[in-house]
Amino acid sequence: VATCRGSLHTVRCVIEPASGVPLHRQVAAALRARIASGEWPPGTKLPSETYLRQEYDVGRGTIRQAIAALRAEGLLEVQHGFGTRVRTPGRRHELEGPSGATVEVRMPTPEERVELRLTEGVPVLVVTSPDGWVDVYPGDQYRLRIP
Amino acid sequence: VATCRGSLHTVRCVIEPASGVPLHRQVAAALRARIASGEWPPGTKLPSETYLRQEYDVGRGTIRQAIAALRAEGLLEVQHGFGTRVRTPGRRHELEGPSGATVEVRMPTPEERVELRLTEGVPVLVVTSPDGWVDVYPGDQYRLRIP
DNA sequence: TATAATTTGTGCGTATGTATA
DNA sequence: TTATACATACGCACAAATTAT
Repeated sequence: VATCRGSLHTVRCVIEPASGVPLHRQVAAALRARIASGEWPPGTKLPSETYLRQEYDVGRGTIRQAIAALRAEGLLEVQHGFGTRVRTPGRRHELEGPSGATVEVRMPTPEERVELRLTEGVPVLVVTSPDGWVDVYPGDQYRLRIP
Repeated sequence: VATCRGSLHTVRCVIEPASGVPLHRQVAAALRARIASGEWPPGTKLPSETYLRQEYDVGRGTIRQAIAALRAEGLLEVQHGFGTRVRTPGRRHELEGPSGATVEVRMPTPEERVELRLTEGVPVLVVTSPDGWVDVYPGDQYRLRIP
């Protein structure tokens, strides 16, 4: 049983190996809670994998699995050689929906991820105009307004 | 160098350890190509991890990393003791955008994933009406029509 | 500029558990 | 029940990017 104290918030981080719940899910839930509670506000750099590994007393792979889950949710951002940060919600530009257009959502292809500089866990907005023109927008930077 | 032949298509699946490109990315690209080429149409069950491990001559973890990437893209669907299938694009219901509403996109929370029965790699449509009411839709089953 | 320390990425191995057929 | 297939969890070693010295 570990108690994780922030400057303002205290979150109980209990990892119970015998509970039947996979360890990496318990760790993911714990990290998610520490983010949601405000202990780690957007932009905060998380402790290193090595530190977290010791804090929760699990293998490094388990920590990485937990972090991978939160990356896929768009909660965390990882930079090689630097560390892991809580993702800051970007400003959403208003997007005026072209009349008669259809809007779909999906995850980007690897090419789109490079082109639009998308981090993990960020979907795309696909706007198809009546004339057949297709526009793809980063899902974390745009908000669509219905006229 | 391995040549992968389907009934109609032939895709060259070259995994080059010394190329500098991570193995799991090369495998992911190879699998993606076999899906895109039509060798594995939607609904097709992929060979087992053990089989793929031998075909590409890599560790099982490498195969799992590659498959995880394609799951995050919404291309593959995995069922625990059964196998891995190419995801079938669901029928998209037309959704009439409420006038004055705003639409945002993001990945679902774990709770939403359970509630909406979402598989990995499926984002959600968040529709906020002018009166403040918020609706969340599975991103793979809906298409928004702009009036 | 160069070196070292830190941190994440890659890749493999093993063992065991759980779901499905 | 048995066999197959994916899931979990640990360990190790080395590579690559970043930061600090």
